Amino acid sequence: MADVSIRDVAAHAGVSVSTVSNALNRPETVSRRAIGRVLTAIDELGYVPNVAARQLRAGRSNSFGLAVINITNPFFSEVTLGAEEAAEKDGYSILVGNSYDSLDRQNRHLELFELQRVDGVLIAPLEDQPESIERFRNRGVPVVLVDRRDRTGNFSSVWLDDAEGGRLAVNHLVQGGARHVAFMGGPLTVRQMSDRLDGARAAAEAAGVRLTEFGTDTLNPGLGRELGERIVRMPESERPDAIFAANDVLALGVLQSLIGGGLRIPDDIAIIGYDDIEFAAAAIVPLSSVHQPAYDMGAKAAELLMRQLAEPDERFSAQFEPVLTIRASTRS
Amino acid sequence: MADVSIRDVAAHAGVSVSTVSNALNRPETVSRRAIGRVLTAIDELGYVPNVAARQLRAGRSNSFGLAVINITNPFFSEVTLGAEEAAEKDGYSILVGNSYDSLDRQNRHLELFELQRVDGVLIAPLEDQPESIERFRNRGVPVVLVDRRDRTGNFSSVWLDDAEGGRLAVNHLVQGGARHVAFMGGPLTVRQMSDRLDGARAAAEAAGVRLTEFGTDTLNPGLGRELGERIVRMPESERPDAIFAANDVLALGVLQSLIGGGLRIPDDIAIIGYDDIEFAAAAIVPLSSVHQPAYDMGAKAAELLMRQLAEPDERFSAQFEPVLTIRASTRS
DNA sequence: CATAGTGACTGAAACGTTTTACCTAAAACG
DNA sequence: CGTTTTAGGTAAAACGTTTCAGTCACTATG
Repeated sequence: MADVSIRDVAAHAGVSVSTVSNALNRPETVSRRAIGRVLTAIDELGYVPNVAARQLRAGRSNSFGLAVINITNPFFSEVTLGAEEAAEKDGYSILVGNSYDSLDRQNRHLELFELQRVDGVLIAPLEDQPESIERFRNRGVPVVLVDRRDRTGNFSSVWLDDAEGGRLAVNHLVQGGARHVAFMGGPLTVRQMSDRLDGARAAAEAAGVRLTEFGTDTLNPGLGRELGERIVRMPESERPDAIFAANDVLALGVLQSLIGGGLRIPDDIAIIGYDDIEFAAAAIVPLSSVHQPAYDMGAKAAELLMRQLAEPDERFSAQFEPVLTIRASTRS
Repeated sequence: MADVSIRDVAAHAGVSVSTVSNALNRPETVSRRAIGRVLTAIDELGYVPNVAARQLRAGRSNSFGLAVINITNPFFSEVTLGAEEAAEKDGYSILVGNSYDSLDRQNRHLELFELQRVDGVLIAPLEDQPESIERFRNRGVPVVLVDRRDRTGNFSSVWLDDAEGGRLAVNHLVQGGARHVAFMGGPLTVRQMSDRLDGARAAAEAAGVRLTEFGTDTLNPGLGRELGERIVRMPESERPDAIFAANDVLALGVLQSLIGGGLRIPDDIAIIGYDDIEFAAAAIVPLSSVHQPAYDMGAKAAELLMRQLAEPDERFSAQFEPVLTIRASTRS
């Protein structure tokens, strides 16, 4: 049951090695009869091509690397699914590297992609201009920024105007009567976060509304819960009457604390998240959120990568629109 | 900026190709001087070894495949992290295939692993005896079942007695005064689910307590929320006074509906989950749960795989203990 | 009937490593 | 001083593919 190679198949089918290869890769150049024999030989021997050899010869791996900030966040796992399915259509497979919010791990995954000679890289980067990305550019490996706008002209990108998203969120809160909005999220080294904050600031200023910032190092429900408790403990006079959480995972934690602390949503305090993950609609008080088309963004990113592969000198970008999704956690 | 090969490094360093290879892989056989020159050459040229070539020559890929049921579930993403870090210590990297609860996708990922010639497979299988696993066994590629006991003697495995976990959960509910327990979870084709149910049944029977089963096709918060609403709508006489949800992700959805429906936890109805994910402690009512040491299980699985690689004829198994973690959602 | 063209097939080179077997010079030994 | 050992280095084969440049037997063309 050792490895069976193309040579074994050739022998068993009574044809040459090249014919086996051709039967598999350019069947139009091979007679029906030969194809048939090759196919049954493959079947009988249980032949599986060796991608390492193919890749070595071809100089291409037919795979992409996707580095993702934190796949536990359903937003990113949707992005991943979209990218995988789009890539698969064109015969590419995707190596997923989950950074778990750690820059270190992100870099390690990028190194791995380099070793594997992936044909392209999709990355939702943890910091603004990781030099590790440059390495790919220098090697001529196309890179697509996912969920992040390229400002250098060096990369293709799939993005969504997060500042606009921040504005939408805060405007909506203001329309619902908010006078004092809390922004929660971070770290601000992640561009999405700072953009959402910028948008929130702009909207708050335009409306003449107070904005208090609660910076965080990362985004998870536990942290949200802590922040929520801080809000609950605040004297009523100081307490914001609305919260914009930079992501749903955080928002859900906050929401739980607020309710646990006896605050009524949205009457005492309104809350809106970002991403519109499935969990948001299912929350105790269904969570308003700024929707991002995660699956489509992932799929589009893979498509742009393949397009850039075809036209190496071009850069492509696709902008998606944030859409307000109003549920019970805010007044409309 | 085209690809630079070991040949270029050799020329640049003024040594032979073999010396470069030796400097990298068995430095003890090469003089310090030569090593130095090779290293600087590598640095100056930006050489990155080609794994495809290395793999082709070596016949091994130095990588494992890990097929996981649904990585959005923090339990599995912890398992993945554990496996990745354990494997990395020994120079292996891990290809992660997320099945998103789909058998089809799981099989596609397994095929990919086969093409890539992974040196071993870690799998949290979606069904009991996928024939796709057999293929690896036939090829002599070691397979470790993750979060699932092997009953055939063919595979190494890392597991936890889920029946015992189910018993623990229901016993705990009963001790808290429950007379009518609801079990929620599925599908029962996934062994973990049926084992948890079996344990629950046994405990309920032993205690003379009624057990109602709510079968599901999958486990997500939205589904939990639906089930919770069904509970809320039940006439009080029919309504269970305790719930055992087969996993925390489901439990959290259920919990939200219960609270939204005005039931008091745990007075009107107690609820316990399974996995003890981080989110559980942070829930609106902190969720009691059956703890599984996810990270350790992942790490152990990778270790067993490497051990089986060293001793191909042996099979190893590691059993972990489910531990009751009591929080506010149940009476103690 | 000679030539060109075509369809089906094949041998061999090449991809970038690692490793085996071999070589040489210097050191150690008696 | 002659022989053996050792340290350091190298050429070449091999891993399993794909593809280029032929080869060969027909068929179509004039």
